[in-house]
Amino acid sequence: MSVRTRVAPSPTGDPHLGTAYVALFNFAFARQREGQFVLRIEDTDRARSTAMAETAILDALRWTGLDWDEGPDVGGAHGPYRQSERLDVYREHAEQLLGSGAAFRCFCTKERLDDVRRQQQARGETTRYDGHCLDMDPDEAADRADRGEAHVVRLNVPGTGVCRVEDGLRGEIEIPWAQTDMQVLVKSDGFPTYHLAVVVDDHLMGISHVLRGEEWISSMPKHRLLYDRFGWQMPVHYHLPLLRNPDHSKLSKRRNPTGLDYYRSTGYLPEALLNYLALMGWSMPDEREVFSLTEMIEAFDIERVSTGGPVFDFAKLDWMNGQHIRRLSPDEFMDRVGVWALNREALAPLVPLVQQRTERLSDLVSQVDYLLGDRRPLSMEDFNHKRLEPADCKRILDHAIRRLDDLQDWSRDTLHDSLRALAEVMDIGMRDFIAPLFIAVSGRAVSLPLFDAMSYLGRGRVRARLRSALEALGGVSKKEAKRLERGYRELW
RNA sequence: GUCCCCUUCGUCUAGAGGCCUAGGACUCCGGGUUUUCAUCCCGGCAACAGGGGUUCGACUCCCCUAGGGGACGCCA
Repeated sequence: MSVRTRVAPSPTGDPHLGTAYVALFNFAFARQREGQFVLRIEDTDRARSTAMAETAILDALRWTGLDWDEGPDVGGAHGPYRQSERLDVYREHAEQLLGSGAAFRCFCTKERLDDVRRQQQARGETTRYDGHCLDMDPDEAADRADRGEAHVVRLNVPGTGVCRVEDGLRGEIEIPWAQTDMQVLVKSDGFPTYHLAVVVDDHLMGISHVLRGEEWISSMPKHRLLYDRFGWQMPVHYHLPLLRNPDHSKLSKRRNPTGLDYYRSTGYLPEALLNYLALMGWSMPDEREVFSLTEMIEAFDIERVSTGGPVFDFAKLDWMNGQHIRRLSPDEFMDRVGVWALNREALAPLVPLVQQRTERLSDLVSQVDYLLGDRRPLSMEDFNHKRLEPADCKRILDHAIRRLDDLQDWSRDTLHDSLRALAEVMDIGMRDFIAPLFIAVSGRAVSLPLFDAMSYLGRGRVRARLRSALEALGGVSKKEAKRLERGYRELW
């Protein structure tokens, strides 16, 4: 049987480092075994999935140098590869589960569920559906559903005993069934949840090995049960360790740049990033550290993946990037600089900002240095302002970060409108409000228009600069962060 | 809180019972090459979480404790 792996990102936000990480291992595994690697879009969250995010993910993944044999953009024999286009498939399978009693319809209200959850929490139990609708007569339930009554379909999970599952890296894992929720499989909008869709699709798409993040281990019983109820063989599962922040918590954008766009625009070579990512939990048999994707494929062995959660270390990434840059020939180097930013397409958004302000072409470089390159390091003094105290600056920066994180669209006008609204609710004049942001983004008193600059820099770099500005202001303690968060929430 | 996973230098890791006086890489600190800087080269600091077993012998196997992480959504 041929090896088939997949990566299944959800188009709900910016392309994430973690996606590239998981994709890399799936890719290397499949290629090593001369199998196929599939890209599937898991857009079952109607509220949050966007076509824009999907495009961005495909684009970012292409940038890394990974490619896939089947996917929404390249097609394949097991399509469609977008879950929103497979609703009939899920409906059919849900019916099958309903028919065999493996699943049941649930009409409970959100209020009741919240209530049950609260009580369980108070008793110190794992929260779990209490089985309220489990004993309802299936015909009656079907009737009510036919009459259009809102409901979901839940998985019928046993209340006792233990579930044994196998992880390729960890061996056998036992999880009590009582810990496993009677998971919603079909939402009231008719869309499947991840759990139903992933099992159905992995099976139908012939996925032989699942390499995914460790956060899925606790969902294995649900998946195990679904495979059993369908009478399917479960693929071999390998749970990769989670990338960590320096404090060992799960890598998060609040603490570190996690967007692939950040690494791309900051000038990391994709092959260096992949090389570094490969070292997160995996090593070459000969302990070589600098290698190409091709070399990785040749040597890849899933058994050599370690289970401890690796801390993402920027210092080592930088070193790695330097290694790859120095190995380029002068010609390649010039080409790469061009591909990075010095090309017509990338420079175009800068033209309207810069041309009017230019007398000699050499003026250009100093005007855009902070856009193409890093912004200078900041200190407390940079935030001296006639009407704003450092504490005010902190509030502005913190709230701006929160506001910006909620933004769907990253155009200049949206940025402007959104931050103006924030200034208003904070009751700070726009002129003053802008000042600390100017410094944080550009590191200068005089610079190109703020919102254009932010739009050009992109989310990842802007967030990183605002965060670093916050650090320059003395940082934010845990306690302070809580207070700021509350303050922000109370504004709206 | 409940359940699950994890645990070798600050960080990434090698190590599949004797080869370990625990190796490599990043960072840091010294030194050398170099007009400066960087590169490059050489050297140094630095770890088997703790406690019990098993064994002639444990970093390696088992148990307990501690610590860290994850999951507990009509998100994935």
